[in-house]
Amino acid sequence: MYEKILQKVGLKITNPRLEILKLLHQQGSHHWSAEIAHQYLVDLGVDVGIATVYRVFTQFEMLGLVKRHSFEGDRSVFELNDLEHHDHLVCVECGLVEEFVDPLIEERQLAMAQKFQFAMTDHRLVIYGVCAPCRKS
Amino acid sequence: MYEKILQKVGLKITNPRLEILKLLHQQGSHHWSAEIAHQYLVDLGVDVGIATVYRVFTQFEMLGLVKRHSFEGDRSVFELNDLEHHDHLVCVECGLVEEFVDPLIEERQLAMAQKFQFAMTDHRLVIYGVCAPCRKS
DNA sequence: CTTAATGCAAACCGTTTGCATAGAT
DNA sequence: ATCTATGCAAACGGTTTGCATTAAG
Repeated sequence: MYEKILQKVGLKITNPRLEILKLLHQQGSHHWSAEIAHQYLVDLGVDVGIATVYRVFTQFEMLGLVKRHSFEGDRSVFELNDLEHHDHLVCVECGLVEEFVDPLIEERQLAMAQKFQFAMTDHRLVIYGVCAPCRKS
Repeated sequence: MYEKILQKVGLKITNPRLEILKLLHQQGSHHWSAEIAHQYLVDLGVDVGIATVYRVFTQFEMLGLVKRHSFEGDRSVFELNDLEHHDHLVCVECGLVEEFVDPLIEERQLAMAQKFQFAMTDHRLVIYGVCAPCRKS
């Protein structure tokens, strides 16, 4: 399955790339910094260097497999590019990331780009706040 | 005038702080990276180090005088915090930054935060694209 | 006179790169 | 057999910090 993905985009099938693909497809945490991903793999017993993690993420990004996000003041995080664009809610306390889509916002963004005569290539909306669990504690 | 601002927030009146306030209040370019701001001041003949530029921007940020933005893949930029929140259009070719506000987007963002039970503390919307002048050349 | 602010250079940290080796086709 | 991918360590670039000096109140 992951082999297919690599073949399709023309990358050689190597263990680091397979492991990173697997990690990205996990449910639960969809957003991985290079460091967290590296630690996760090392804990799994995968012999991989942080440099390779960066290289693979960067390749995947260039091939459109993942998206890179630089949330304010934080290291970069990578997530699977699911093609359907979505925006993010980030908890400033615990780092929890939620995703959402709002058609109205999407529409208005396009309108704004047109108003300023920008040919829109991408857009990023991040709402920062404190999630419910963090507010309770 | 700038002295007043510093006094009001409880900072000593020093030349670097005055010069940086002046620079931030200029019309035209509203978004300054530390490096650009430093170069600008040095060219003006102001004797200031890059470390001080960072320190002043950071202080101003903590006091609510400026906002820091980390546009994707770029160094941080600082702008006057005009209290009326606004969003950004960034040209991926030349770096031009335009500002806009869309009440509908603001409203929907609040709705999204509520939907996920986040106590919103901030939000950043950046539209990346190619500006009209860049498209022509 | 006292304490904060500054410039300089060194440290820092996330990320990238050079290079020799291991591995995929 | 060829050429790419990898691990390691060193380099990099933006940002921060330690420290001795200067300046504000």
